[in-house]
Amino acid sequence: MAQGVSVNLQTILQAATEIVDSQGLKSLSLTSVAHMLSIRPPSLYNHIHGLSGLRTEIAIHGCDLLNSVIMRAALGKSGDRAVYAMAEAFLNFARIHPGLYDAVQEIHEYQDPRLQQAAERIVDTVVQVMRHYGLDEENSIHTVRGFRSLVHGFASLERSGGFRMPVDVDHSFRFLLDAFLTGLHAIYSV
Amino acid sequence: MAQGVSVNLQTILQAATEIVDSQGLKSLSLTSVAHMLSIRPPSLYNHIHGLSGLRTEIAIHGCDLLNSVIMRAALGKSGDRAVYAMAEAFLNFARIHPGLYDAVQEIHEYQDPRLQQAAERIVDTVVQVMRHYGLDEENSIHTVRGFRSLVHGFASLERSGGFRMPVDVDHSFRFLLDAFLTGLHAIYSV
DNA sequence: TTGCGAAAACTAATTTGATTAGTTATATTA
DNA sequence: TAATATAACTAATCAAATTAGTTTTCGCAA
Repeated sequence: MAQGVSVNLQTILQAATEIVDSQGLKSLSLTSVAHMLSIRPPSLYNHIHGLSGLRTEIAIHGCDLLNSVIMRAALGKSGDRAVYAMAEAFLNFARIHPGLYDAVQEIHEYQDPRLQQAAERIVDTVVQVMRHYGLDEENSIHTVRGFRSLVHGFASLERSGGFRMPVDVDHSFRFLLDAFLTGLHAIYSV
Repeated sequence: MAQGVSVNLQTILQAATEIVDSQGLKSLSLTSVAHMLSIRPPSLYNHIHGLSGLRTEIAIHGCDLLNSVIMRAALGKSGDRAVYAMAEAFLNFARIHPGLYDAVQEIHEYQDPRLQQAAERIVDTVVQVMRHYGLDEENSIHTVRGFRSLVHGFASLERSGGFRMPVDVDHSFRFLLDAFLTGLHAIYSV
């Protein structure tokens, strides 16, 4: 074994996170991670299932972190206040961890049930918060889908440089949430 | 020169579109395109600037097609009806051309001004439709950003398999648009 | 008719990255 | 102390992009 601090899944994810958030998801390679850890690329196979395994792990890691962030944001709040807090936390995560956020969007590329579960936990968190409105099962799902869509869409477009006009982006986000929630209240009388 | 139908930017884009829409954007390579056109990969350099050039071209092509689709959908309509039509056309494009849709989302990866302009034309189309509400410049931008966010977010999540529950997806989309427009009318009294 | 020049194909070689096979060194533990 | 598992290594292979340099073909003009 080598001398320095031993490499393990933890340290690999740490290195990978640093790479994707600073240089983009596209820069994630076994070579770049190995280089950051001062080992040779093949040595990584002792810890992960190659590049696809690395991608799966980083996506799971991203889901877990994102979920803990929105969960913490909504904790102790309810209704609209919780929704605003969760949305803000979500957008913030995408800003602070752009690479990790992109990794989370690639969920469908991999089969790993651990990844599917990690993704489901995020949806569950949103579902819990939306319970406050007392909607029936089906309408609750429409609402959760709507919330996820607008938040992800906004984060995604902002991240890809889609908002060029010199108009405050946070204000736009706030408007979008206002419109959605106002519509929600009007439509379901909640 | 070879015998068959001559290869040019047109035929390359045709082949590339078929590849990305059937096998995913990730499968787009000079090798896969060359193979489909029955030529050797290096020969493509006579028509495009390598892989990044190919990606730029396919993204422009995607933007142009998407713009023509939403423009046609909104034509002859105004206000909410136009917005619904445009949104539906947008979502439909993402369903019919998943690879092309993904390519459009990679705009920020390339510098090409032609690509920036193609992307701007899409935004312009939305801006035109939103003019109907008579909002001032700033609020108009919030509205356009909101619309783009929710439509893109929904299309993106649907595409990545984000909607697993056995609840009608089109109904969810309709609800999201209803909520947004209802909120829009309430907030701006239009 | 012939042959020039551009366009567009080719082959060969290089580079980068993932991956596999097989080997070696270390560290724990029986 | 010796056995075993872990985790590193080197060497080799494969795939894809890219570059250099070459050849083929076609249209057009002398």
